[in-house]
Amino acid sequence: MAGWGDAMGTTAESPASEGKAPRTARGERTLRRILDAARLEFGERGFADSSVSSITQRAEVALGTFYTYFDSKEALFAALVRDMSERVRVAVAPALPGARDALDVEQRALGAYLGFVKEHREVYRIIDEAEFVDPAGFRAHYETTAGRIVERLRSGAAKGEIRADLDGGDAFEREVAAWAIMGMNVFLGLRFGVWGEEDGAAVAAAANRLLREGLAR
Amino acid sequence: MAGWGDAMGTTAESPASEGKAPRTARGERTLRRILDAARLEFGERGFADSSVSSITQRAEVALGTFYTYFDSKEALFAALVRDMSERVRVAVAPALPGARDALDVEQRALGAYLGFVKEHREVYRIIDEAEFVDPAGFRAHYETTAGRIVERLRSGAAKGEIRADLDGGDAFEREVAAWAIMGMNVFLGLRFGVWGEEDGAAVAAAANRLLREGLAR
DNA sequence: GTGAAAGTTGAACCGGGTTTCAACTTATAA
DNA sequence: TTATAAGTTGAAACCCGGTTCAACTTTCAC
Repeated sequence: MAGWGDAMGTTAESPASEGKAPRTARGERTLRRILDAARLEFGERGFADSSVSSITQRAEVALGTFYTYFDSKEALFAALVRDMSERVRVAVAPALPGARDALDVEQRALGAYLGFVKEHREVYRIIDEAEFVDPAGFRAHYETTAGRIVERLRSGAAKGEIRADLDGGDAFEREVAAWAIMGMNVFLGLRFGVWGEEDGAAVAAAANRLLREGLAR
Repeated sequence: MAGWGDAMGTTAESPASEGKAPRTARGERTLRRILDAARLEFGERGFADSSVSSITQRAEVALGTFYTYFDSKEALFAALVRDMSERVRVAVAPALPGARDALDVEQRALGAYLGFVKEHREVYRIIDEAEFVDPAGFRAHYETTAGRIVERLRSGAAKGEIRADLDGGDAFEREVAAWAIMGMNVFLGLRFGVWGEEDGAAVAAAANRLLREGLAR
């Protein structure tokens, strides 16, 4: 369920539009029903084919209620993107502790991500569509995700577990590697999580061989 | 300009909707103006915020003319996706011959792709948005692109230039590697081509080190 | 040169979805 | 208990852009 009120990480503010946060337990419930309905609706039909009216029907609230919590359909989508971004983080993070080394961290991250995508294709779709509906949210999601990978690379290199040139002051090399890894993960998620039904662990293992040793013979 | 009447590769049919191909030189010109205007319009404003009317204004033809060549706004977008997919191929292909080895092929491919993206952000955008506007076209684009990479890996492995396990009957390993490479390229294109202004060659070189030797120290 | 086919035009039709709002109900605090 | 704030309702106003079409112009084969 991943409540937005949990500790640290990102903002703990309500997903509602500015100045429209619920002030009551009832309001809180209603807001959540709208968000849940919207996640399913946007995931199934995409932004354009989803209507505020169908979302409120699904949430079993009146059309007008929607505007108590959101300024517009776009604002709802943007709120959802923030929420989904956080869900991905929460789904992947717990899989990392206990890894043998920095490369194993990456394998676990990909494995967990693939499992999550398979279970929640809507989330994948919503984040992808954010590129057009909520560009700022889209960019924020990928920049913070890349930031986390950069941090993992730095710490792995510091421990001598991966190439030393990723440790020093060469931020560029790290940035490229992080975005490469992220792109790899996202596309494998599309191909083997959203479209295919292949075993996520096998995909993660194959990808990790690539990441570990490269392609050279 | 990459005409669609050129030899081999994909279908040589006109981008117009079924049964609406121009039969005259004049018609051909008009169709092309609409396609060019649409490419810019969709690239700048995205599908939802582009209107048929603004596209025809930009193309300097009447609104109704549009429907001589396309069944709908969606059909135009789909035609454009096929066209853009082909443009990417045509932009990258000529950079590959002359490479030292299979890894160098990949570096050149990425370098050329980054250069192209920087010059034509609209194309990147249109293909990305196809995930929602023309899912079949989107999928076709990435599956054929992945297919090309798979083929390069196979031939490189056969020549002994890259890991032998990518040569044999293990299609799965190849498929994963191809999608990983493609995802890497696309995301580097987004980060360093669409958003950033970094030198494409430097990015391609850094990414190629990753691909060649991996991350292990 | 001429007539049929191809292409062009833009006003008007049309439907659907977002957003507003004033009346109404429920919760809360004094 | 009661007054005030919070929340809910759904009909209707509002907006906008996709699509149609009948009249008109240009092209081209003969």
